[in-house]
Amino acid sequence: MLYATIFCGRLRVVGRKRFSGMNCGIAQALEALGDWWTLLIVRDAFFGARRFSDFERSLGIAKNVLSARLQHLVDHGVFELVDVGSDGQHFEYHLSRKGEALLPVLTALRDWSDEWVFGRGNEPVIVKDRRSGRRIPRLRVTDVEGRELSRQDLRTVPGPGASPETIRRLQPRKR
Amino acid sequence: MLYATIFCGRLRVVGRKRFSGMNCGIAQALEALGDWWTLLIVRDAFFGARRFSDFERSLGIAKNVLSARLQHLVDHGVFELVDVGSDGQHFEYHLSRKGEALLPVLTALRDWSDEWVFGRGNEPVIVKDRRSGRRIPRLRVTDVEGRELSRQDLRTVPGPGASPETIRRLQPRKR
DNA sequence: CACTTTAGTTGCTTTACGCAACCATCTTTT
DNA sequence: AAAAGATGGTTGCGTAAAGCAACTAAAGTG
Repeated sequence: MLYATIFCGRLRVVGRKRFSGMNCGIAQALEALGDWWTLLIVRDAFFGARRFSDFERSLGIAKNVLSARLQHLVDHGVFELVDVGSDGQHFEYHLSRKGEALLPVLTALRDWSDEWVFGRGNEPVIVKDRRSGRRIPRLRVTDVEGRELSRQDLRTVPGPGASPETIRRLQPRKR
Repeated sequence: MLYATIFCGRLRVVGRKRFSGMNCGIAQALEALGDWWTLLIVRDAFFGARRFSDFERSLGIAKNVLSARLQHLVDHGVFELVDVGSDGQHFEYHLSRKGEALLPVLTALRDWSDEWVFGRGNEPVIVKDRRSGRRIPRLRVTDVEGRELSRQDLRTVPGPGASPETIRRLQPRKR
């Protein structure tokens, strides 16, 4: 979604830049999810919201913004618009498999603020395994043996889909 | 950061709502990180960026916006402003422990778009364990025994810091 | 002492967001 | 059958945020 106008004979991108062209997974995720209310809408879908009015009530979001966000998420395949016309409702917004795959993203965000914003013992919500009733462990970045890793333990290298730009940027630096 | 004005005798909130008051970990994480460029700035910090110009060059972000975002992140304790005056530089923006704790968030976002945007085999960047040189496994939401869980396996309940609002919202529903 | 680099600030324009009003369709009530 | 309500939006308007370019202040460089 790049907004462009012709200006003095050259193509000029005006207004808000989008991340569409960036050769980076985080930027691409933000292209789909980075807008204002988007992740909260997805969160509510995980909690069971499906209809326009579910999201509206729960979030207190303006209708036009909600409409645009839902459309954006449908366009990006996070939601599927499901026709449930029989009982009077026309459509519901259901999480797709792509949308359900966002569970680790939401969990990581909640883990982070549980620890660093609210602090242990002040969590507003707790997520449990329905089967055992026990709290799920926080997400951990680990090596293949399951040892937790931190930033210093990692090395980022170009992958098969790397652009020349990305390869250049990932050259080892002096620092 | 709620902007308010007195309007016709009542308090009216104008402009963009913020998530400050929401009793939800995801909303609180977005309050700190949800602004436009914020997570990309953090990403670059993980890649080694420290100085104003590092971020500027890497992102192509407007200076005033970068300035505001860095200030916001310092205010929220994600970055620490470090005086490194000896070699001519005045300040650098270093990730705090709170900032380094965002590693799972960035990893979850990258995992997601590696799988659902680029697709396996087209990843632009790959993150490896520096010690073994092997790729780190993707993040998984699991039970205490390590079995992977999906949305249906989870139950969300009010925690010790739940507001009445939150408790009401997490009542079991009919669906 | 001029020139460059760094790290911003200021001013202006464009876009996004919040709010309220309106609307079309369907269902429920009278 | 007509009126009223619920649902799921769209349209129009005002304000705040984001983008761009120009400027600046301080420090380092030749």
